Amino acid sequence: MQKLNKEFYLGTDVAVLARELLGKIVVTKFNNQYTAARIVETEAYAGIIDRASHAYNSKRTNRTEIMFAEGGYAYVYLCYGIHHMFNIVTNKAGKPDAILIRGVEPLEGGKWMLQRYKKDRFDSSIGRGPGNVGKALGIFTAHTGTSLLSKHFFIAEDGVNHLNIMASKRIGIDYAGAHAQWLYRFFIKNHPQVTKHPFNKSAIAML
DNA sequence: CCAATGATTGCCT
DNA sequence: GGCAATCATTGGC
Repeated sequence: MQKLNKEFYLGTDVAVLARELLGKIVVTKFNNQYTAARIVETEAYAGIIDRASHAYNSKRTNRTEIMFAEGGYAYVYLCYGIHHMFNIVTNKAGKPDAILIRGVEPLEGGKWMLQRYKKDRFDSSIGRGPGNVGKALGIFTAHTGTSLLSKHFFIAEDGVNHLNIMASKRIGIDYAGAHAQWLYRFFIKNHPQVTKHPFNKSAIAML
C-alpha cells in the first residue's frame, strides 16, 4: 500500500484534492490497534475566502492554527461536545485549506472499530458521517497537528478503480450565505457509508 | 469571567 | 419529523 506523498497535500485546488481523496485509504495504528478504511465522502473548505471555513477571513485561533501550516497535517476538532471531526490540511503554508472526511468504508481492524462503538455486529452506521469517521478510526482532537506522513497515521493510494463520483452542496453550513451553494461536497454514488441527505438528490454526476 | 454554540448523531414519538 | 446530549472554543463583557 503506497502512502500519499507530501506533494499531494501541497496541491492548490482544494476541490480537486477533495475529489481525488475519494477511494483512498485512511490508515491508523494508535495503541497498536491497526484500522483502515476507504474514503467515500469528503467536503472541501477553501481557506480564507470561504465563509464556511474555520479560517475564513484569515481568522487565526489556537484551534485553527494548524490549518495555516503546509498541507499534510491532521486538523481534528470537537463538534457538539461529542464528535471528533477529522480534516486533512492542504495547500502551501499560509493557505489554510482543509478537507473534511465525512464517510469511510471499513476495510481492516473491524474488531477495534466494534470495540470503539461498543457493538458486537457491523452495521452501515459505522463510518457513516464525519463524527463516525473519527469514532471508527480512533481519531480524537488530541491527534490534531499530527503529520499524515507518519507511520501510525497516513493516507494510502488504493489500486485502480473507476469511481462513480457525485458533487453536491455542503451539509450544515447554512450560515455561509452564497458560499453554501458551492458544489464542494464529493461522494461515491449509492455508497452505504455516505450521509443520507436531501442534497444527494440534487447532486451532479462528475466525469 | 461567563454564556452561547456547533463541518452532528441517534433516540424518541 | 422533533429534539436532547455534551464540552472546547469563542467572543462579549
